[in-house]
Amino acid sequence: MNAKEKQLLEAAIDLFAKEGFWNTPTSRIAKHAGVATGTLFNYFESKDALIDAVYKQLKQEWISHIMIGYPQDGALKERVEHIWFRHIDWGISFPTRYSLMTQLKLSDLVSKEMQQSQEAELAFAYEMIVQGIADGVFVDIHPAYLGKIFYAQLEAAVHHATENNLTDMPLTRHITQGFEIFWKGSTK
Amino acid sequence: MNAKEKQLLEAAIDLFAKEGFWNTPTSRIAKHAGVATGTLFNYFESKDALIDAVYKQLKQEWISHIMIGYPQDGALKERVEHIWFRHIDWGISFPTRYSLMTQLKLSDLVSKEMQQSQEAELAFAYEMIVQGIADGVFVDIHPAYLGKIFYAQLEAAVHHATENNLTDMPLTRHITQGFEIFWKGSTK
DNA sequence: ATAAAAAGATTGACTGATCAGTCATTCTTT
DNA sequence: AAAGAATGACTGATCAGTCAATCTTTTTAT
Repeated sequence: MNAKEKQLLEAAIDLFAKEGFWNTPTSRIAKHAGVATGTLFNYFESKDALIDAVYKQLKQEWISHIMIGYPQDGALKERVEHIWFRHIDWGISFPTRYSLMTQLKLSDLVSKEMQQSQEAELAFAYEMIVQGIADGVFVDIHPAYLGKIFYAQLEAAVHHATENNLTDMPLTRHITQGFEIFWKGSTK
Repeated sequence: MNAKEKQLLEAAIDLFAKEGFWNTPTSRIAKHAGVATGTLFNYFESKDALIDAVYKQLKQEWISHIMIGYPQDGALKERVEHIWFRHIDWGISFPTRYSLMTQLKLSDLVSKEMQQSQEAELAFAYEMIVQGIADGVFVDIHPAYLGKIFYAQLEAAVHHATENNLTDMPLTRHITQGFEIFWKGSTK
């Protein structure tokens, strides 16, 4: 990726997170990236395309982060726990990026194509759940619903940790406790 | 509340939910309410004030709905279960209103004053959690975090029910199962 | 190696469209 | 006849996206 393109993307992430999409004109993004307005449109066809690019970038950073050290051949619990810990770690390490990704997921600013193209990368997580249900580890439930429950609790955990500036021991305790609650609730 | 004011509020709820705040000009809200643009500003000082009013309206409808039949003197589990059922019932009965309230909560379009003025009405829920923890029913946890977990799972449940158009038995089963998962996870 | 020419990137003033909010006028109620 | 409510054309501001002009880099020719 071109240096200017990268700068523009960073500027967009920064401003979108701080001010919201609707309050950040493309002109300000360009200025924040140290570049002229016109240049933005050399790299991104439109503001919408820029938003798509931001989403893609964040989603990929997120996936790379949670996949670091993923115990491919570990037990189910170990794998689920790994994602639990890494997700929260990402959320806490990059709060603006996290909040932006959350907002983007809810808003319908991201094109359907982009949303779908990114979903594929999460197929492994879905498989994990299906497997867990089939093996009788998880309760008997629609896999998509269990996925939603998992993600919802993860968001609550990140939100709480961020809001209370948890670090070190209290943070570790919080993460562990959150996982225990999820695990106890959703396994047989 | 004046009839025209009510019409405007309804129109705003409708359009905000369908098109989003940023894509619905005040002129369209007025037209949808069968009223001139100027009239909107007779009743609401600004678009922001209208958004605040929408939020207040939805929040109050929501609270009234979940409080119907609330077993004030019932056991903890009974009370929590009641809120669980009524909340999901509201979300399914009024999907556009539900989705709008969810969006509004995330976006920072609602003024802090309005947000705070509405929080007070939920004090009883917080008390319920504190009590449950003190009594050793719930796990030992920061009450605000347990509140977030509860709400997060509730949202997941509504989302899943809406997405899959659940009704009748499957719906009842889904609601019950969701509650069981929450309860199992968060009690000792 | 050097200059000239061509290709490519950057710029920011400008355009056309949109929209929140106004207010003089008209209509309705008291 | 007076007060109050409703109207919608209008204004000023904002913003996404354009494009002719300028600047930079690469290629070609000598």
